[in-house]
Amino acid sequence: MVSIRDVAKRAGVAISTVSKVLNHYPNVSAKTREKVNAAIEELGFVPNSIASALSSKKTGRLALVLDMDKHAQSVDEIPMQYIIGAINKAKELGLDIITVFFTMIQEMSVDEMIRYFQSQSIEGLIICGLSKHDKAIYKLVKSGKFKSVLIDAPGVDANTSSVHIDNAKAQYEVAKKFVLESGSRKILYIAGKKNGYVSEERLKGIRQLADELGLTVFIRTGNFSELEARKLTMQYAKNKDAIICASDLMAIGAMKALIDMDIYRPVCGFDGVSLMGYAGKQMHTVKQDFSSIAAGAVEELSRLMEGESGREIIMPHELIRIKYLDVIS
Amino acid sequence: MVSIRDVAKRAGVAISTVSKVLNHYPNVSAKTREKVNAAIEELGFVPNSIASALSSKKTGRLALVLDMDKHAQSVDEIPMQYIIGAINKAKELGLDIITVFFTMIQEMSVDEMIRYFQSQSIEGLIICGLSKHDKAIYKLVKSGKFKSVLIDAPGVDANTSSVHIDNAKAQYEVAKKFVLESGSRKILYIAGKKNGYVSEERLKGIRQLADELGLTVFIRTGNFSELEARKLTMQYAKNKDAIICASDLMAIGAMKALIDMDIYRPVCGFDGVSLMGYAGKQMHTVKQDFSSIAAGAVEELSRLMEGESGREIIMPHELIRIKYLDVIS
DNA sequence: CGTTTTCAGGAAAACGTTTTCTTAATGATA
DNA sequence: TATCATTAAGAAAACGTTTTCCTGAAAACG
Repeated sequence: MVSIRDVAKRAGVAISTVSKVLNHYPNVSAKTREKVNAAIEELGFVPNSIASALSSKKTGRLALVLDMDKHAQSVDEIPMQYIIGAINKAKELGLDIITVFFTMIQEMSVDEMIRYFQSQSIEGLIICGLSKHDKAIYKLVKSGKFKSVLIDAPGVDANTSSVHIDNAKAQYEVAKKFVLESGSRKILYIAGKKNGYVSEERLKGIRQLADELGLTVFIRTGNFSELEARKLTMQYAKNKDAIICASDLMAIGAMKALIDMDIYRPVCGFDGVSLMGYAGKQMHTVKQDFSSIAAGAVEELSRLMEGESGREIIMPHELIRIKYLDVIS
Repeated sequence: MVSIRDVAKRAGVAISTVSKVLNHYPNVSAKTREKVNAAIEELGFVPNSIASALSSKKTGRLALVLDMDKHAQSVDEIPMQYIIGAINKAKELGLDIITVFFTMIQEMSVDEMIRYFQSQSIEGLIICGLSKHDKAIYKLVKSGKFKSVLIDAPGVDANTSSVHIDNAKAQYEVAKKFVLESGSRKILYIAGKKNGYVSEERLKGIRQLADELGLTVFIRTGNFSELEARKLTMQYAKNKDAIICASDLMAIGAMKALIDMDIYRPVCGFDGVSLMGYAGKQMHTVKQDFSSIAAGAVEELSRLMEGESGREIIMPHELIRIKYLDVIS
C-alpha cells in the first residue's frame, strides 16, 4: 500500500506537507502543491480514511436506524426510500458511510446498541419512525454519545433535530378534500398507533376537520396493520359514509374488506406509497417524499455534527389521488 | 475516551496483555484474564474498531453494490431483501459494516469506484445482478483489489464466487408445470435482457422444455420492463395459448395488456416477489429467497476473505402459485 | 540439583494519518 | 542595515490498537 510517506519521499517534501495539500490547507506554496499532486498522481496514492479517522478523531460515520422486523417480507417500500435518500445525500456530503441497522429495538438491547455504535465510532444517528415515547430510543438519544436526527418523532434535546411533514395539517387537508368531494358526513377513521407521535398528529387533523365541518367521526386504532384495518372495516363500515385511514397500507385493508362485504365506500389513505398503484383503486392520499425526508435528515445531522444545535424541520407534503390502474378490471 | 491503556493501568498489566485478552489469545492466565475483564467492566471500555483496523490491517468492511437508479421509485422489493439478508448476516459474522452503494455503474466511473472502496478500506464486494458482460464490473472485479461475490452473474476468477439459483432449471420446471396444467402449445416467451446471464439461463430452460414437449415458443425480449412486456403482449399474444415471462414484473405488464385486450391467457412469472400478491391474478412463478441469497453471498465472501478460493453456489428455488387475492374483484 | 523447555507477560515498533510546534527564510519596516 | 513580522515547510508527537520479540520464572526432565 502506497502511503503518504511514499508521496512525501517522491515529492521531496515532509509528510506534514503532503497532509496539508490533501486537506487543502492554505499555507502551501503553489509550487509545492504542484509537486505533491504530481507525486500523488504518479504513485496512485489513495488516502487511508481509517488512519485519517484515527488521527483526527472524526469518522464521519452515520448510522441509519430502521426499526424493522428481521425477516420482514417487506412489501413496504418506505425503508428503501429512506435508505436511498440517506445514502445518496451522505455520499454527496462526504460523510463516508451510512450503516444501515435493522433491529427490533427493545429496551434491553439499548446498551448493546450504544456499545456497538461506539465501537464503530459512529458519530451520528438517524432514527426512523419511532415515537418519543419509545423508551429505548429515548435512552439511546439521551446517552449523549451521538448527535441524532429523528424522523417522524419530535426532537428530545439540543443535540437532536427532527424531520417530518406537518402530519396534522396534511391529514386535515386530505380529509377535507376527500370529505367535501364525496359528501360524506359519517366517517370511520382508522388511526395508527396509540401514543405514536405521527398517529396523534394525524388524529388532531381529523378532529379539527370534524369540528369545522360538524362531521361524525368514529375512531378506531388500526396499528398501521392491513389486517387490523380490514377487520375494523368489516366491523364498523356498514353504517358509515366513508373510511379514512392513517396509512395507505391500512387503506388497502379497508378496501379488501369492502370488497368482501360487497359494499362501496370511498376510502382515503395516507403516505402515497407507489404500491398503491397496484392495489388499483382510486383514492385520495397524502404523498410524502421519504427519500427527500431522509436526505434532509442527513443534511441536518451534518449540521449538528458541526456544532449547531437541534431544531425541527417540516418537510412539504402533497395531496394526490392515486390513479385508477387498468390491471384491476 | 477510555482506551486499552487505561484498562491496562487499572488492571496492573501491560497493554499487550489487555489486547491478548480482548482477542482471546490462549497464553493468558485465568487470573490475569479475570483482572483485565474486571477492569474493562469497571471502566466501561469499548474497543475502538478504527484503531484495531489500522493496526491489524483488517477492516472487515464489505460493500453491497446495488445497481439502481438514484431516484428509483422502487416498487421493486428485491434490493431491500438483498440489503436485509446481507446486513443481518454480516452482523452475525462480526463483519463490521455493510456499505450500501447505489449507482448507475458506468465504465467511466470504475476507477472512481475503486478509489472510493480503497479509501474506505473495503475488503470485499457483493455485487448484485450484473452480467459478466458488464465491462465495469468485470474491471472492478479484475482489479484484484477486492474479494468479490457476484449475485446472479457467473464468477470470473479465483478471487470471486458467485451465488444464484439454477435459473435454467427453475425456468424449465415452472414452465413445464404451467404448460402441462394449462395445456398450452403455442407460447409467447418474454425474455429478460439480451446477453444477460440470468436471462440467457432462463432462455435455456425454456428451449429445453420446448424441445422436450414439442412446443412452439415465440421469443421476444422485454428488458425486464413492465411496459415493454405489456407492449409485446399487445402485439403478439392474440394467436398464442399462453404467456411466460422471465420476471414477475413483466408478468404484471402482460396481465395488464390482456385486460386491455379483453382476452384471457394464462400467465407464468418468475421471482416470486410479494408485490405480486397485490396484482391479484393467480399465477405460477418461481420463488427466490433473495434475503437468503444475499446472506449466502456474505458468508461466501467471508470465506474468500479467509483465503479460500472462489466457487459457484447454487441456491434453492421453489415453485409457487401466487394466491388469488380478494382485493381484486 | 542442574539443565532445558514451556509459557505468562511486558516492551516497543508499527499501522497511516493529523496537528502542533518550531525553524528558517523571505519580505517589510524604521 | 538592523529589526520585526510573516509565512512556507519540516520534525515529531499523538490517535488506539496489534503483533513481534524478548525476558524471566516456573515446570519438566535426566
